[in-house]
Amino acid sequence: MTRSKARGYHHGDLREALVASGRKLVEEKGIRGFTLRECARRAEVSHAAPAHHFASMDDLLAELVRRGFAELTASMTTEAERVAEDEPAARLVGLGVGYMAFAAANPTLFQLMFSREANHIEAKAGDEGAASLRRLLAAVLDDVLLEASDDVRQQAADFAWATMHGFIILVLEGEIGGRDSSRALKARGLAALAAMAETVARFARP
Amino acid sequence: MTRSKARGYHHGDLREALVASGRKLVEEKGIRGFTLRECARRAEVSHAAPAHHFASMDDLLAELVRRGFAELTASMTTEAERVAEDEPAARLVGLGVGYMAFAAANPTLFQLMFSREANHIEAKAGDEGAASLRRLLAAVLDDVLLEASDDVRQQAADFAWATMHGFIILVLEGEIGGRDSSRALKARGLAALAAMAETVARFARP
DNA sequence: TCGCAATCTTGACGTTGGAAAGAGGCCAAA
DNA sequence: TTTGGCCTCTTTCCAACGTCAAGATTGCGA
Repeated sequence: MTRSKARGYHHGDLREALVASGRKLVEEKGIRGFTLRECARRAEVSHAAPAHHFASMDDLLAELVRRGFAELTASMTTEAERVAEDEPAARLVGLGVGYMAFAAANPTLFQLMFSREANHIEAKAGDEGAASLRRLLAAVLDDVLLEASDDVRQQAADFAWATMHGFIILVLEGEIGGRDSSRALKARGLAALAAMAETVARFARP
Repeated sequence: MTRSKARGYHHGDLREALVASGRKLVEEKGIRGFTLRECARRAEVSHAAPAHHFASMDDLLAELVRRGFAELTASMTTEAERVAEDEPAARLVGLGVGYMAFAAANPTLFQLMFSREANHIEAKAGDEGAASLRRLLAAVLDDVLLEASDDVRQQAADFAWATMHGFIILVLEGEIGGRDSSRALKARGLAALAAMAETVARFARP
């Protein structure tokens, strides 16, 4: 789709171009620095062109969030599937690795996905994505917990999600491992995930 | 300080008034909806008046973050001190309760304190606050871990902070306990904190 | 081939953060 | 007490923003 300089009046695939430039822009300028006009500029299009593809700026951000959740769950699935089926605890750790890998690769988008703004703005945008993430987590947890009560299942899910989310957020924020090497940071992350998985496993046999 | 309508050309304590209205505004409108001019409006002052007290909008936000961290650690300390000295694990849970209580009472400010924007914008603003929070956590953890290696101490601190942070963030985001009652939510939070404290205690004896 | 609807541009409006310049008031030095 | 200086606040202006309305251009189906 390498549009050369010679494009006509019509862009061809402006919607995708806006999503692409928007995604870069979010990471470059941050959530508050994000600008619809700059997005249009990078797609080499007038400032009002986006209106025909996204009703508002929040609409574009909502699309970014939607795709972010899809990629996040994909990343989790990929990592979990590198582990044998009969090692459920390790699969749980894999889920966490995929979670953190996506967040580390897309720090600002990740924050946007879980930001208070997003929740209000996109209404149902992130909800579907979050729901499928929840299902994925529940499925893997099922193999760890076997026959546990619903209460325990819920507690385990809360705990697992909270640990992996909290850890990577604090890392992205510089609160954890401020000047650690990338290697050392990964080790710290794995340690946290291992402790989490062990605790979850303990939920199964009280 | 109840300024009546009859104030002269000078405000008297504009700085504090801006901090106060700014804080309300953040919670009302969210981070992206925050506006310096609206802040000034609420302090009944012209839109350029804030410039003499805060170099920029980010400067005002930085001050909000600074005070937020002070209050956060205060809330944690208060809750921890309700627990007897000789129950270190319970004190750790108390820390988490204080943490979550502040976050629940100031959801948007809390997000701002840990937002990617904040980190870049305020540079050192949140750093001091975060450092004292880290010290507080380390002190309480010391009583749980007794003579553990520095590595274990670090892992325990990572884990404890990650769990309480992740849980409350996911709650504020509606990802955990979307339609639970406040009571039920607190129970889920306490369960997560208890699991965290137990895990940390296990760090002490491997 | 023609006409229409979708796409894109241009221009405008109200709002924002910030800079510049002037008005007003407080306080310390004389 | 007067006066000068400095801090505070206001007014005015600017570029940039999101959004809306109108017009230009184009591709596509009838």
